[in-house]
Amino acid sequence: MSPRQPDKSPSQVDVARLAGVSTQTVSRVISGQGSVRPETARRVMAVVDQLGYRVHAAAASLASGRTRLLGLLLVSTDRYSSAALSVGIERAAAANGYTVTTAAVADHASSEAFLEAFDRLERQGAEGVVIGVPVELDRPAMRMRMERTPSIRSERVSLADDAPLAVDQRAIARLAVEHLLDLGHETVWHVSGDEYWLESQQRREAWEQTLKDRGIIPPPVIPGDWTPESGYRAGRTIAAIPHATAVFVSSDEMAFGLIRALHEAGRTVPDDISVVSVDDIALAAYASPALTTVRQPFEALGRAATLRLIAQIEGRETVGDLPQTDPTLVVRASTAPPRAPGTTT
Amino acid sequence: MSPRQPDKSPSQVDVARLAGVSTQTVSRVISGQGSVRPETARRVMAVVDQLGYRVHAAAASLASGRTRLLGLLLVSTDRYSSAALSVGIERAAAANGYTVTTAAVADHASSEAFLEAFDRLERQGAEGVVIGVPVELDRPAMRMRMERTPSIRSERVSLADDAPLAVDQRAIARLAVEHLLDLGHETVWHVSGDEYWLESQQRREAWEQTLKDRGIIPPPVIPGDWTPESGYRAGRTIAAIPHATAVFVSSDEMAFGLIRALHEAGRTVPDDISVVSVDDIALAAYASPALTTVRQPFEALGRAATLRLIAQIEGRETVGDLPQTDPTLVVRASTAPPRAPGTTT
DNA sequence: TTGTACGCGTTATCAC
DNA sequence: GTGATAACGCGTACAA
Repeated sequence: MSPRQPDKSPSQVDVARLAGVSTQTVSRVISGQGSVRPETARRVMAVVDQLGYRVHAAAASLASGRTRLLGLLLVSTDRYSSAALSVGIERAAAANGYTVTTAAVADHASSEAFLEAFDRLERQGAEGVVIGVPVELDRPAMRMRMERTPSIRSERVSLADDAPLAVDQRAIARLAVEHLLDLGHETVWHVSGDEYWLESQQRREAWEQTLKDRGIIPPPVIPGDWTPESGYRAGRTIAAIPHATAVFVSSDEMAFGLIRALHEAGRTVPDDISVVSVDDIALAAYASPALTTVRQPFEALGRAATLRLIAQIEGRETVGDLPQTDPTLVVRASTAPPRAPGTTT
Repeated sequence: MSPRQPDKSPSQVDVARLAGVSTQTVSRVISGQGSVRPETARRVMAVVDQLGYRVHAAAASLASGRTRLLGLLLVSTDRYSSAALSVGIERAAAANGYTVTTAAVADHASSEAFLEAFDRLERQGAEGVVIGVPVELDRPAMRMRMERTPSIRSERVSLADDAPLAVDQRAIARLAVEHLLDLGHETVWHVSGDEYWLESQQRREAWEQTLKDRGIIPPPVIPGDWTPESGYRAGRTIAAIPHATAVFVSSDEMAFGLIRALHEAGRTVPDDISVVSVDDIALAAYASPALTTVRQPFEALGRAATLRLIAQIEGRETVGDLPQTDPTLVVRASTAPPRAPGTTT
């Protein structure tokens, strides 16, 4: 019918020709950079709409050197934390005109897999990378990449530039342990998350430290792996410890399993044993009993990480207000004072 | 120190010069296409490593016309389903040499927002799009886009090309309702998901149809919105209906809220009321009682959708075996025969 | 087996 | 305010 090229999408040249202007003018109209007479602009836009023209991102970025692309390095998992984090990252990126591309590595992947995923992102032209995986920062290969491509660790966001590593994780453990101690419990047991994750290690350390600070010798760690199943196994272990009255579990999901095991063993929560977990997933309030937990503001974390990253890319100080990312203790029904407060078992 | 250009990343030209070959040879070595003398290849690779050269994706795709980029259109939510779906998509894409870029729209976004997000993906050069949002397929604007860019709806995957829309969703409802009916319940109440989602509507319709097929007049739908809170509200409603003995809830998360409300009202599950939900999230087995639920194989769904999409892009019949994506009923402890089977209330 | 020339669609530079 | 023209870095076609 129409003598237009059958398949290819229209280019700037097509628009320019049809509008009777140069491609440069089209470019100016599209980007809004440089001045164009309003009437010319209108004419160009009319042709743009008519042809359904859209800029070719690859060509634009080749010419300009910019991609406005952010990489997200993620462990491929359906855990709540990853999903919530992604949401925040996506939002902040889109709000600032950036797009996000994801490189996922398998759970428990090797450092080499991280590096390879990082390379994929760089090759795609990512101008910055949000790292949502537990990489070892001291590997030279990682250091090198992070030096040439702006990167930020999602769990490491903080308002101060010189903030110590992973403030949040330590705060989480402290909040949980102190709540339990303040309730009158003599000590607090700990069910850790998967050791593969830095968060897990950091919470364990902070749990230990908080106990020591109060002059309490930490009991042995009961290992978990984030899953409810591992929480259940840990629950059976704890049920067999008669003098245990308080537990700090590193995730809500594990808490569900833990409490189930405890109840099956005839130990009620919180009457016999108090439980504090971490995350505050949507279901935390609907556990039986409702979970006392330390909320992690994942979405805010993702937003904050992204905003800082963009600021870094653009050489700016900040981009808008950084959202609040402090963990907060949400007290519900899974914690209570011990039966015989202050009494030695 | 070294007289190399200070900042810019090395290009094919740099490699070619240093290796004493043409850029074409470098290209051949990198891509593995065309034959190169092994010795030459080694020499080139040595320079590549030395310089840390990596292909510039934008330039390559501009020249070749291919991006090997897949778009993912997603509702930005931390719901389990989205996360699990993404995992499957990511995996299948990576396994076939594709990368994934995400465009998220807000929950309850307008059709215009979908279109706009779709455009973003096209502009970025996505060769295909996995649609993980409840778009209206009959909008001309959507049709047009799906025609020019291969697209697949994640919940619509099936092995047969001519499969009717959303087989899976209807199967889910049927599985749930028939299980309850076969147990001896006289009718089945339904707590729906957010009407914004097609899945929700489709399950409701299939629930209705299944009842009608058995000669039962469907009771009014109790509306939910996927959240545990809405499940809780629905539970209060149902608790007030004395003759209700069986409920089909459209998500596990709502089931948690529902059961909590039921228990608070003095109605036990499954003795007084049986509950079947949908998803089989990790916590389903750790609800009290453990949830009887229809498992949705999200990751497999994501993988299947992606494999089909890639096949479509490459004009092939298939790419490897499509994973099984049928929903399956997982019977646990939240369902039982009614107290007085066969008796009219 | 290897090299040369060109074009991909856009932006940047510098005239006009 | 607008238009030529030259990059951007790579792949393709074709020649050697």
